[in-house]
Amino acid sequence: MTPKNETIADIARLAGVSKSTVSRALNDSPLLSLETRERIRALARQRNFQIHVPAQRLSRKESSTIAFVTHGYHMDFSVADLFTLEILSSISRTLSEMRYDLLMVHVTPDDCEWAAKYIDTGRADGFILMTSTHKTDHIKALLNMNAPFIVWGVPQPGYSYCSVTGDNFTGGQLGTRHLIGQGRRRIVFLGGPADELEVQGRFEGYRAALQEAGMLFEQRRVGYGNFSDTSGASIMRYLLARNPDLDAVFVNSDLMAIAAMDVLREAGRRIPEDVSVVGYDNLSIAEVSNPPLTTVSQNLAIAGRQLARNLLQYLQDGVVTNVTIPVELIVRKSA
Amino acid sequence: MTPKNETIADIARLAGVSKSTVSRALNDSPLLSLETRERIRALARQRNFQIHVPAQRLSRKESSTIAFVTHGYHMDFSVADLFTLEILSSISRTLSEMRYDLLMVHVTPDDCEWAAKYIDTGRADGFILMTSTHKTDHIKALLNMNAPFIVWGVPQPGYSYCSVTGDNFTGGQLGTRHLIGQGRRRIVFLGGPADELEVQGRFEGYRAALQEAGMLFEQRRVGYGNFSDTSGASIMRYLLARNPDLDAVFVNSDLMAIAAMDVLREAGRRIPEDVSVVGYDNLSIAEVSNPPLTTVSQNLAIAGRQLARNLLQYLQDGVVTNVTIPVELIVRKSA
DNA sequence: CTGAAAGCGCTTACAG
DNA sequence: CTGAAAGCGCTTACAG
Repeated sequence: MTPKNETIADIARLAGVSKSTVSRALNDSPLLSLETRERIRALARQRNFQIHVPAQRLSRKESSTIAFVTHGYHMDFSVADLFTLEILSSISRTLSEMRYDLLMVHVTPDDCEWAAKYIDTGRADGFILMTSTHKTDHIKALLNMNAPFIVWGVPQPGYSYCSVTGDNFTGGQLGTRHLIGQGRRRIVFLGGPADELEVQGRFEGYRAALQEAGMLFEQRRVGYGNFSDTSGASIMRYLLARNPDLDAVFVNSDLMAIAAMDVLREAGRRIPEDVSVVGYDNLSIAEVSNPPLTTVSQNLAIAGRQLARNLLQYLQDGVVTNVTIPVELIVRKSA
Repeated sequence: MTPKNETIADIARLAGVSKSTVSRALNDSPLLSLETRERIRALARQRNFQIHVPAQRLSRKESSTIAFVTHGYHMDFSVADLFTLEILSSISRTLSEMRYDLLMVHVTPDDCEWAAKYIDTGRADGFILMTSTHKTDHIKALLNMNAPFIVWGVPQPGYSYCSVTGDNFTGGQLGTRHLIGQGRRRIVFLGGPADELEVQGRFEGYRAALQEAGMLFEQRRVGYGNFSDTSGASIMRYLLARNPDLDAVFVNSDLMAIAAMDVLREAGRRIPEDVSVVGYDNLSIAEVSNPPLTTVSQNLAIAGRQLARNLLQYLQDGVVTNVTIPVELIVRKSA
């Protein structure tokens, strides 16, 4: 029914040259005379020739595809994955510009074999790791089997691998400074998991900002959640109970911040009149929340591009990059 | 550095059989004696053998990968794509169970060549179309080039292709009936784009519910947006101005519903005391909105599974399926 | 039940 | 600058 696809051999016959020459023409080989190259390319274009990629991959021994790996199937995607979704957008764009395909892969925490199923089978050349749970285990497994990858997040000290991360210290500092600048003095820190390096960085920034303003740090002003909206709500309640006098809260994610604002409102606090809140990430929901959220932007467009580019670079010449993306405060209504 | 991957030939040598036999063993060929098959499989397992997929694909002339196509790069992913994200989750799971890979592809509205870049190159066997803008154009182009695909949404009358869609009529009816059951009488319809078949279906359901309750339908009670939160807000304002007496609103998406609730609140209406609102889709944000949103669930888990399964089925034996997924009302606080 | 051989559609030394 | 040939790692008629 559909006319069988043409191959490089067909084009060669039509052009009166060898397959090698066609291949070279299509691949911009410097060996060819400009004239033959153009002649062949024109012919290919005219016949709407599309090269057969699996054959190319077999021959070149590379898959020209990158796997984007996120958490497993036990949880479905939800708002909680908005961060992943937004960064995916820019990774995908960059990869496509560089003529790479993007595969979606979901790993379950207990699976340690997944990497081989992609690398050794030649289905992917490398991984972009977005998974948060058991991240360290996955990283060790990948290092162990010598699989190329890059991860979003602060690199584990003592290991060498590619990473890109936000500037968590500055982020914490920027958010807290802004709150202080608004005249707030009883600023609470609503963090992600206490054991994550990202969270620790933001906390240090928070502390530094207090200190440079000559303000006292108090342990009772800090609480840790797990980035989810439910934890945002419950930790906010906890913090509110321990700090009835609070006048601002610096939250480690937009999702938690939005949940926290609901809690505050239920407790009769007006935002930002009674308490200012600043979030983290500048996801698309931050714009449409009520009130619109002041937040620390991680610039996911740049982050995604770096993740893609640097992984490809590593694939090419083995240079391991660790980059940290600058953050920026986006001021809206909530603080 | 890493020991070179073993091939089928290596396994054959180790097992003292031919490559053909190894291939057959790995592919569960009925030709083989159970004993040799198990012997070879055990050996492969023990040596951690992974087959080289691009070679397999070249030989079999199928890519065993499906492309998930969404809108292009001019817009980044955002909350507005939550629907896509949530359905992707279940598609991805199903595909992976059936040993297919999932490729992400983004198309720009003006690009009509994209399909060939995946089918003719052998990078994908078929498409799952989630793109909303210019959907009809894309569908025609795909039909035209005879590319296998399935789409989420009501099929265009007059064309034959695979689709899965929600039961829009029943959805509209269910939501409206619920509102009527709560004693509401001045129910406004806040729709998606008026020219989409989905929206028309929901509207008919709305109208039918009014009629069966003996209520009068009034044209001034309906307004159309484009599913975005901004349009949700502005159309809500418009409807409020034309219907100051409204006591309920049936909204065509959760995103618009959440924006509409903000508008209503700003106008001094309490939800659900003064006005009840029901949304559509039952995305994860519906649970965490304030108040939690009563909404029509499209059951994306089933929808995604059907999209994947039915496309593969079509690939296999060419049967075109058009399925409509049942909807269900999820009652929370907003109505 | 098993193997030798051809073929899938490319790329790339090697030779000229 | 160009071509003939070998090879990438599988699958699958064909023959036995």
